[in-house]
Amino acid sequence: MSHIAREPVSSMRQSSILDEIRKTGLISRVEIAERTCLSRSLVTNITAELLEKRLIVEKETIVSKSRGRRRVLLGLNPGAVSVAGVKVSAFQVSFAVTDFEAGVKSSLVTPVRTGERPVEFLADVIEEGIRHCAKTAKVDIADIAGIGIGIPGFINSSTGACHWTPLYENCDGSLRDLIRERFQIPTYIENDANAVTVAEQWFGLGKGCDDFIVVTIEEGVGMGIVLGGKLYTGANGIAAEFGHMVIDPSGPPCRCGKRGCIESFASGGGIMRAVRKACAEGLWRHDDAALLTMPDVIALARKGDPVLADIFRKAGHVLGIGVAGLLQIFNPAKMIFTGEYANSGDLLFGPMRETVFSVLHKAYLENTRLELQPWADTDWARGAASLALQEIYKSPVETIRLRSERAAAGA
Amino acid sequence: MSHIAREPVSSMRQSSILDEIRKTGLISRVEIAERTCLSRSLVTNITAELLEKRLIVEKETIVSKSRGRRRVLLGLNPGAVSVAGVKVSAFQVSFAVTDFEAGVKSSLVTPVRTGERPVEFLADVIEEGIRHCAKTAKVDIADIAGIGIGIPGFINSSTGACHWTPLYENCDGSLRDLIRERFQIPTYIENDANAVTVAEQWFGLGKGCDDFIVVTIEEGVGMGIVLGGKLYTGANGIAAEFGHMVIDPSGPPCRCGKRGCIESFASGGGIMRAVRKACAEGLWRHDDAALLTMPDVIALARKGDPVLADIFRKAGHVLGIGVAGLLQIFNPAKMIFTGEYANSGDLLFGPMRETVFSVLHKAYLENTRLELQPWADTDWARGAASLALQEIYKSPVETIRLRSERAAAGA
DNA sequence: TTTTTTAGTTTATGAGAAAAATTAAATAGG
DNA sequence: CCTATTTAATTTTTCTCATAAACTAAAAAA
Repeated sequence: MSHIAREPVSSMRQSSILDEIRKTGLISRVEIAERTCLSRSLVTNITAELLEKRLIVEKETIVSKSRGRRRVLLGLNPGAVSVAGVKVSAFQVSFAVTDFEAGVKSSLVTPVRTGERPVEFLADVIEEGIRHCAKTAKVDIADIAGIGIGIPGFINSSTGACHWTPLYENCDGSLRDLIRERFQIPTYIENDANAVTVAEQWFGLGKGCDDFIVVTIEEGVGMGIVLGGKLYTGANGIAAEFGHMVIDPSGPPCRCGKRGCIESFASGGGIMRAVRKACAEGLWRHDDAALLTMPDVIALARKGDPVLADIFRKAGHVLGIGVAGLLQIFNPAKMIFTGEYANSGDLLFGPMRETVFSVLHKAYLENTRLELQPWADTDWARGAASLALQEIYKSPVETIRLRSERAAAGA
Repeated sequence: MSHIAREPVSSMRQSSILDEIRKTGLISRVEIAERTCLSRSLVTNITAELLEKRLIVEKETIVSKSRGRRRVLLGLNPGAVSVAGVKVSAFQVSFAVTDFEAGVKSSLVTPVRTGERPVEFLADVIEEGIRHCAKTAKVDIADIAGIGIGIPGFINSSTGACHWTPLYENCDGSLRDLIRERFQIPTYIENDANAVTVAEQWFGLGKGCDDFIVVTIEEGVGMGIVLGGKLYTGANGIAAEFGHMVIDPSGPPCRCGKRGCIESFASGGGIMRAVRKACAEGLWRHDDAALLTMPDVIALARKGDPVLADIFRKAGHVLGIGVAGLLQIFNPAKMIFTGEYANSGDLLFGPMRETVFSVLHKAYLENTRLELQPWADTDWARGAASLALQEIYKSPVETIRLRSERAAAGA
């Protein structure tokens, strides 16, 4: 509120115009001027700088309906920047190298039991993975403009500190700093769900929306919040835990120690637990019940298995109660559902929608859209990569400067 | 994000310096310059304008420990501005006229069954009340710089529209516009809990804190959210409903139609319902059980009645589960508890704290303070008044200009 | 006293954005 | 085909506004 940002104004202007181009895809100078309330002359100057730095390019002109000189459309130059993204999970580390528009140029999954080895070892794995991925994408390591890391747990992205993670007993060493030192490339770390949220904000369904919530359905249930165009992370940087909101104090025990958390019903873990329970109780049987995975269960339920459908219905209902709570608290413009098991689609989200609509006053849904974002395998790592992209969009000049300095030092 | 505010820069600077003075109470020019990162010369110029407009005054100088010219402390001039606040409830309308620091200069309560009469009648009551209150405070109506109205329900403060209120069946006419027309004075309307939140932000425990949550315990349970120094109201302006988050789907029915909402346990209404139930079941007896009010119950519980203490304990526990959910979602810097029945103090908040501490990971409480703000009778109306004050702080020049224009027109 | 230190003010300068003027590129119409 | 008109984009000029630097004011220390 009180403190006025003291970063150079020119950088801010570049960033806001670059933002406009990213959000719209293709846009003319005139329209940028209208949208940003800047003068046309200023837009000309700033776009000239961005063009000179090759961050944007002039594309075709608009075939106008009226007479007059045609508007020249400006678009991002995807090849201008490459970044790397790393997602750390319990049993694997996944990687992606993306372009300036978060397009995945190469990806990689390395199986590794992360928790059983020291952090240094994880750093080795990550270094190896990034180098390999960059090579596949035919990008020189020195041309990687930033590295983003997504990891479950309570992460303070500004300090890089990890307050807690399910992967390690204690997590004192800063993984971010380890990687930053190895590559001498700007490196960022965030909670994994927050990273996916940033990806949605910049390159997904949240594009152009300044207030929305992302709910991820995976092994657990995650959440990310964007308010006023910024990822909301709270006082300690650990905001937006949704999976462990208590919905039913007499519900099943959750891995967090409480009972009846949303996650204990509506996550991959919760659903698998319900399936195993149904097996144990003889309500449901399957030849390879012990080896069954969540995608299997989704496939079987889709084929019409009534017991499984019922499990999904119950899970969707609980999720709906939680989502209704969120909608009442935030009244967001948009709510995006995604995550590894978002592909269960209407099995889960149908009943969720029903519950939400039956429970809430209609005013809460009038300007709020619930949207489903299909999940791709590389989305975790892509989300992490978008952490780095975010920073580049915030100060494009700085990034270019840094890179050319590194190139000079290397030469 | 993209749009850059186009209001005059000078007004913005005045506002930010005025903010600094309000937040600190007394502050020297040097310190303002340091805090706002503005040059001393600019601070001199802007404070000169504010002094000329009599919005601030030079107070005593600091008795310094070192040598050199002493710093002159600047403070608000409380008498510079008067505003009126109106809180509309089901059975009464309360009023306050306050000074520039939200100090209550006069107050009034008018009993009236608001819901049984048309909105026009309510407007009559409000006009009468404001005129009376202004007279008591010895303030000329023409000197009232703004009017704020607080009312329960879903209110869109920018349009003035009321999407729903428990007071009226339908609520099409804009109460705000009615009052604005009668007085020709800038008038603002907000949800009542949000109004109290604004009062906390500007003149209460939220002063100087940009991210906090207010929870009000009254007949219901209300909430207000301040994020990034701004009241958060969501896409429809109806955000921050907390009382109707479901904690226990098998709990008691709530007036909203659902079961087991927080409000059905932890509000004045919920507690009184539990007391009556205890009476009916013969667990508790009292001579005038039928006439018992919430303050009576609080007094009896304080004296050590075990059954009542137990009811408060249960209510506090449910509140704690809800609060823990909020803390996980927002991880705010501060959480402020207030409202008519906040005076029940540790009866309710003791058990609440216990639950919160037992349920949450310690990281959530490290930088978060739970604070209790004692409640005064005039706080509803004062909260409403602060809606108007808020606008004045945002554009002080405009306000002064408007008022002198009105004075000129009247003369 | 005089010197030193810090607060606050005035003046001079410079950055940066917009307005105005100009150039570029298109269409419509004769 | 040429000219007028329209709209886009650019260049030049102007102006606003914040800062830096110089200066004045007021205090304590020497």
